[in-house]
Amino acid sequence: MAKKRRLNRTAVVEQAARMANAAGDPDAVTLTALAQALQVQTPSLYNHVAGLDDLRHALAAYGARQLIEALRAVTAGHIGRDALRAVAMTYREFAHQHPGLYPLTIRAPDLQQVELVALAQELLQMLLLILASCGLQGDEALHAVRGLRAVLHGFSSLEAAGGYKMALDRDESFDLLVTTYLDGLLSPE
Amino acid sequence: MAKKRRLNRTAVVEQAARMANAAGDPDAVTLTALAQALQVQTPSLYNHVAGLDDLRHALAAYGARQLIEALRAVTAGHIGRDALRAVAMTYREFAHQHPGLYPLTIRAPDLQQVELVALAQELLQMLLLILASCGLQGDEALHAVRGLRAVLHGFSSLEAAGGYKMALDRDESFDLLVTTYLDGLLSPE
DNA sequence: TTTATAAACTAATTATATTAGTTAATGGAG
DNA sequence: CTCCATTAACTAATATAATTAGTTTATAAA
Repeated sequence: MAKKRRLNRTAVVEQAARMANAAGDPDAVTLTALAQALQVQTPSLYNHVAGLDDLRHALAAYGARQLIEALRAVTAGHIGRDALRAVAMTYREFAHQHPGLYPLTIRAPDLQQVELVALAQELLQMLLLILASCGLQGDEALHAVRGLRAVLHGFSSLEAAGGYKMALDRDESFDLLVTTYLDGLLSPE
Repeated sequence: MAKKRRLNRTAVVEQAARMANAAGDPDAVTLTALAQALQVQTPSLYNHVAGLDDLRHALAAYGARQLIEALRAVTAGHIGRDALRAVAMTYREFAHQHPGLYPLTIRAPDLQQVELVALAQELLQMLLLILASCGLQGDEALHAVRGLRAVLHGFSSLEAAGGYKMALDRDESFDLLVTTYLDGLLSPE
């Protein structure tokens, strides 16, 4: 019988990501379905992930890495308000395009999970750098990071949850929200 | 043996709400645990709810009703910016105090669920009324409702998810966010 | 070529939701 | 007051999931 070694952690996580995104919900990934898709018996997955929780942590890290990469790419060479607008557009786009991964990127980064904590730090540093280019520092900048994340996550997650069903342009709603917030944040006073 | 009729749908939903809030997570409610708490065999619950999905819908409605009531109470007699600030504070407070119910209030209001759709409408109307008292109408007001919900939900859910772990006053972060957004929204230009 | 390791397997356990079918308490109709 | 229909409890059984234990075998390194 075929007992070829074919799988590895990355392949497992990537297939899980595909399934999560296809379903639009991270909780739609079951080990049973995942094993089927990988043509393997369910318990065999335990050779690559420590269980469902571990798989979710891996997916969260996988998503966070992709998000950070996307943000890095799109903000490279931009500063100030421009950079913040680019962050906003890309953040929302990521949530759209990875509906199965996105929700995992905001779940409490379990302090035991070193990788997740590191990724959270990385994102924070990136945003602080951009805010510094807008003239914001110290606590003011930290409050701004919280506010910005609230705005971006709030809109993206409500949109993903199927809110905003009215016949009203969502792009315009988002643009207006971001503009309004940035106006308030960057207004010289 | 004792087959006393004791339960009804309300009692089941209320106990489920208590358990969800205690656990801080709606998904922590299992029919098994719920039945145990109510001193009944699990299948007996099916006399009062049609299953786990139905229970969740009922919990969502229960939570939405409480949220709307709280908002109504706190905005009564207020208009304009005052009313919006009251909405903001109360919304966040609700998310804090009902961590098991709150997440259900934003899940896509299944269009089949008449009650949930009605409650969503009710909340929308309330906010539109307040925004009208700020001079916002039509599409402008609708965009503002979306923005406001994004801000409030974004902050509340990130906070509930355990983000915002830094040593930085969260009340101040929230106040600043709301102020910034309202400044942008209500600035006469 | 041998052997240790890693990755697959089968089998079994636990937890959960759900359905089917049975029994009995309760409240209203006569 | 008695009967009976309804409702709410029950028991038993099934399906799906995650997980653990223990076994087998392909593969790669010594």
